[in-house]
Amino acid sequence: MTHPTMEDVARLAGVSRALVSLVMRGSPKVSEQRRKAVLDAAEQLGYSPHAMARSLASRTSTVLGVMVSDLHNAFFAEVVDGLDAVARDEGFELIINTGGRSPSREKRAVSSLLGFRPAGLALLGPVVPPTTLATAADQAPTVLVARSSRLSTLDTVNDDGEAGSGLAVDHLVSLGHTKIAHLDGGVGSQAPQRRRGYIAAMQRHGLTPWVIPSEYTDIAGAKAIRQLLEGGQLPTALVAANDFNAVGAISALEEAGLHVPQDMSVVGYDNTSLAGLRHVSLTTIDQPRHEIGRLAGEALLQRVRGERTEPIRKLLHPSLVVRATTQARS
Amino acid sequence: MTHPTMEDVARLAGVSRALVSLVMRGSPKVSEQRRKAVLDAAEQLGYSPHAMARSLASRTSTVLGVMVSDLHNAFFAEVVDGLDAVARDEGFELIINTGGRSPSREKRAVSSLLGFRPAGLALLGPVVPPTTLATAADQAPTVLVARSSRLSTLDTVNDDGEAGSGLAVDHLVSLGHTKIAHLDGGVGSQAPQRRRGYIAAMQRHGLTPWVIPSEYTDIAGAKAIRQLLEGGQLPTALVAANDFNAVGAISALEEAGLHVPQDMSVVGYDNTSLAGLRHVSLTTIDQPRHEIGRLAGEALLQRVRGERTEPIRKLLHPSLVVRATTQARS
DNA sequence: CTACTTGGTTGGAGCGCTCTAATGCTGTAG
DNA sequence: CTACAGCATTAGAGCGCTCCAACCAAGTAG
Repeated sequence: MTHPTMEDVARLAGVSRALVSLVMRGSPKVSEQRRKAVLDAAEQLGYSPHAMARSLASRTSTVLGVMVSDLHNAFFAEVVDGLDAVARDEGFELIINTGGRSPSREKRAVSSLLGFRPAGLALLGPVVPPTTLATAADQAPTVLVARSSRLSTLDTVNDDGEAGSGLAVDHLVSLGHTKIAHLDGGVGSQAPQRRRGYIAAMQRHGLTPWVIPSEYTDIAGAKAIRQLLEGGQLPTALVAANDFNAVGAISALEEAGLHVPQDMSVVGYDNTSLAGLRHVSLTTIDQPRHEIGRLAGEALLQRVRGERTEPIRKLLHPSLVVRATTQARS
Repeated sequence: MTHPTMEDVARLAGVSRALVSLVMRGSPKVSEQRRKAVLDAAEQLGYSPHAMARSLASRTSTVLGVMVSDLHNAFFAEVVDGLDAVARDEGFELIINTGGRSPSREKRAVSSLLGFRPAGLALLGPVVPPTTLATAADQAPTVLVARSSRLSTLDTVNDDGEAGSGLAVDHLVSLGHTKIAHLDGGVGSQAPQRRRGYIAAMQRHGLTPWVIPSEYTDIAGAKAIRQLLEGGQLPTALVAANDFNAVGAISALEEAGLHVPQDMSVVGYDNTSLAGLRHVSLTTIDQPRHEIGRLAGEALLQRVRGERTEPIRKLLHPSLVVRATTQARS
């Protein structure tokens, strides 16, 4: 349990500590003979370099800190995958930390990450106040995902929620629908963008927007629909806040004896794995999650390498995935 | 971007570096006057301690390394939550790393984690060979989750898959079912345990086991059912490999005009968020995920603190969650 | 008045590594 | 035979911190 050090390896190989350091860093200016001796000694002792000591001595870091606001959200898992891919390619490694959607825990998570003096920081869906973002961006190059900011010291990468809702509306209009309602995501992140996009698209088509308050859960979706059914007036199509909300809405419709998509078309948002299940088969809007992660990683590394200091604001285009919950208006 | 050091704080506060160190570690043997001076200076400079230097100098670590084989799996997300809760309570912090279900990537992830000389290591669902586990356990106290091992140098925490399948069978038997089939999870982790538990429970009830090959996906579940329907003979109840498999099976049954639970009862496994959706409302087996994380964290910290050296093998009891896909045999 | 405490404070060594400048060693040219 | 490359190798300082032993008042007992 007590690890051998460079000194130990050097002694066993009969060389100096500096030479071992050169070998470990793959320097070309080491004779084959010595290199082999060092490698053998390291192998024999089970030596592995002490990343922290290295980072301390070299005053550089190959660590990128990632704060994930919510580990349960599969969206972030895929973003992390994208980040991981570019980081690995460029010789960086990720340390991930979770904030549990609580501002105070997130703040602690970020400063814990900062304690490692990472080369850069990626904050995925942070809910901390802007001042905390500013402080973080002050200490290390920072990129924000699924959260916008006007701060010039950091980059942002986001899904274009307005465009996504627009795609949903366009799709429904092309199927002949005109009475299209939006189930609003309330306080959920990205909800305002999605609502704005819906309203703008409706107006673009000369239709009257109809926003129904709801939330990002299936329970809320079902509840909104039950209230709607009591009211009498019904739309012929729904643009739901997200997939969960859509599934809840569909359940409530079916309980009331209505069929999807025959009586009502429904479009979700996020293209979660849920939407892809054949039992659900939900028409939805897909965010390029992996791409978002890749771009965030690239933006971050550009800053880390000092190749850029102006902020970048990436807005990625979502796409429509047509499945079985939408059809032409009958 | 260049961080102030203890030296800077000491100079500004007019004290020695050692005194700043004492303040930072909250030592009681510092006068109020000096403490305030130091704290003010630190605040003014925006100083935050360098975690790596601290760890190097103190020869201790407050970091627990967590390798998650698959970030997309919500199961692990909840286990991490449990780990996080105990770690936080005891003053440790987590650094997470992902292995993408590939042995080679997992191996790299583990040695990267080891490079930080963490106080302990938690491997969640690792797919690496036993020798890699042994090497890791040799370098730091290690706990395994969702993977068993006979190595005496590490602890394991698992869900009792045999007991879980048993619960499902008992439930169905209590509802009057006798022709109960099992959709097998194939190569999925825990699949053998679940199958064994099913077979044992059937025999315990004096019933004939009926294992149908399948896999952990909804596609596979649907496919298995379609083949079954062609065969003619049908069970009255299904114990599915997991929730996804169950949902696929249900879709295929409904496509064939059969109703769940009227014509067939179905039990899933895992109690994923999917199962809880009202649209699905699947009777299933719940693993105490958070508890698994907590226990793993506690086991790990016991080893870290040297309170125990004998291995622990925790097997947690799953529980039955009755929803709408099972009913008494008509 | 001296001998001890005691609580607060400090210098300095050292954690495992990197990096610069210096060293030794060949071989070749003058 | 000396001079000087050019290369492989090494000594030693230093990264930001902790921790030990030493130190320095100011009080307390004998």
